[in-house]
Formats: sequence, C-alpha cells, structure tokens
Amino acid sequence: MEFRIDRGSGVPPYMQVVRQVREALRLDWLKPGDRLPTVRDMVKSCGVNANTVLKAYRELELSGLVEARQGSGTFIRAALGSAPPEAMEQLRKRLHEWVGEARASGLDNEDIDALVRTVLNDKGEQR
Amino acid sequence: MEFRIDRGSGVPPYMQVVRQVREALRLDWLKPGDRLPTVRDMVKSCGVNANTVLKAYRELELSGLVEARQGSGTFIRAALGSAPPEAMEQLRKRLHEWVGEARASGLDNEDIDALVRTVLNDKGEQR
DNA sequence: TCTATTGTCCTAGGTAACTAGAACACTTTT
DNA sequence: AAAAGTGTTCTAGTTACCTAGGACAATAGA
Repeated sequence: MEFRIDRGSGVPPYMQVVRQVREALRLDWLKPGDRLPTVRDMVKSCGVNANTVLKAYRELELSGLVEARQGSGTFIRAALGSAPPEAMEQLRKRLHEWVGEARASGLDNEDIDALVRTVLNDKGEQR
Repeated sequence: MEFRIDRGSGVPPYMQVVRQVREALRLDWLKPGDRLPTVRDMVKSCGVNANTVLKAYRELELSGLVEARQGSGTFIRAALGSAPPEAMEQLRKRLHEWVGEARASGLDNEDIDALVRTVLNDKGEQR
C-alpha cells in the first residue's frame, strides 16, 4: 500500500490518507488483517509529520475501519467491498472502454472528472 | 449558475468556486459573454466572505478565463469546451448507462468515485 | 531480560485561509 | 445630477492544520 500526498490540492494531508485507505478498502486492495504502514514509515515516505498520520489513523479507528495495536501496528478491521469481484471487474472493464472513447474525443482527465460528477449528481438527486 | 460550497470537504471555498466555474465551462454551461454572479450575490447565496469570492474571481481572471469589469460585473472570456456537443451528449449517455449498472451492482457514489479514479490513474500512467 | 519497534502524547510555533467591517472607484440606470 | 449596483482594497482577528522535537507506553523478538 503506497500513499501519495498531494500538497496544493487544498485537501488536508490527514484527510487524503483517510480517503486513500477507504478507497483501497472499497476496491478490495486492503482486507481485514492487513497491516497499514507504520506511522514512522509514513513520515519517511510521505514527508508528513507523525501527528498528521496519527490523526488520520485515529479517524479511521473511530469509524471502526482499523484497529491500532500499540507496539505492533495498525490493522484493517472491517471490509468495505460493496460488490462481488466478478461484477467489479466487469464494471471496471466497461468503464475502461468508456474512458478510452472519452479520451479519443479529446477529453482530458479534468473533463472526464467534471462529466462524471454531473452524471452522479443527476442520478443522485433523482432518488 | 448556482454554486454549492461544501465546508468540511477540506477544499478551500475559493478553490471550490474556481473549480465549479471551470467545470461549467468544460460542460458548455457557461459561454463567453455570460456574467458570473455578483460578488455580493455569492456572499448571500453561499455564505462566504466577499474576499473569498474575490480571490476566486481573481484567480479565474489571472488564468484568462474571465474578465472583471468594475461597476458592471465579471464576465466569461474564453471557452473551454473540449469536444463537440454531439460527442459530449453521446459520452454522457453511455456514462449514464454505466452508472446505472454500477448502482444496480450495489455501488454508491463513493465506490464509483474510487473506481473512476483508479481507472483514470491507470490510463494516465500509460502515456 | 534486554532491545527494537510501534502507537501515543505533549508543547510550542508557523502558515494558509477564512471572517468581519468599512471604505473607495467605476459603471449603469434613473 | 443622483442613486444604485458592482468590483476593489484595507486592516484586524480567528481558526484549522501542519511542523518540529521530545518523551512515554506497550508489544514483539533476540
């Protein structure tokens, strides 16, 4: 599990860590029992302060997703996988194709992001 | 043009305004000559400070997207549309279908967001 | 037992961003 | 000419978050 902290995005680093862990959980990249990087590892690899990492891990712990064991590490506690792997793969494949078409039409990542957001909002408000 | 400021997302309000304007430009919701909401309108509708709006508008002006005319308003100057409207509609339609399937598989907005991000990153790194 | 590793806590300081309130300059409308 | 609306500037204060550095507590392994 590697973390990428994007300074300048405006999103607080500790929040980026939280999101990336949740994201990995949703995609089944992390499973119960897995150990997250050490606080000190994170400090070295991401250049953030120990307190920042701690804040992120604590927030994850409060929401019940991880469990911190002093002296041993921080471990995944719950799963977030929301669909069976086969369905996930199918969806991923089709999305991949769609992105290919979008790129062929001249859209860049930001264009695609904007489009996705509006479609999600449309659908979201129809509930 | 309506703006929604999400406090608690960690993203500075002024940046959210900038992004939403750029997003509207990308989707052809805003075109050259259109006038953005008044600074004072934004203050009322979004509950942010005039300085915050000003900062957002100034950033947009520095990038050449809008033009501020003292006494009259802030106007769109350039277009950002990256694909012809027909292609855009086609892409939107197909994406809409895909989102429908994803929802049917049990994914929520955050799941979908995570999936989109990874696919974009995959493709992005293959360049 | 001893040592290294790990999570945790504390204090102090700094920066970016937002808020509040007032005033000024220019344009448009009446 | 006058009034209303608009962008702009300024100062002061507040808050959230990050940084730095050190120290403590519990666990795992030699």
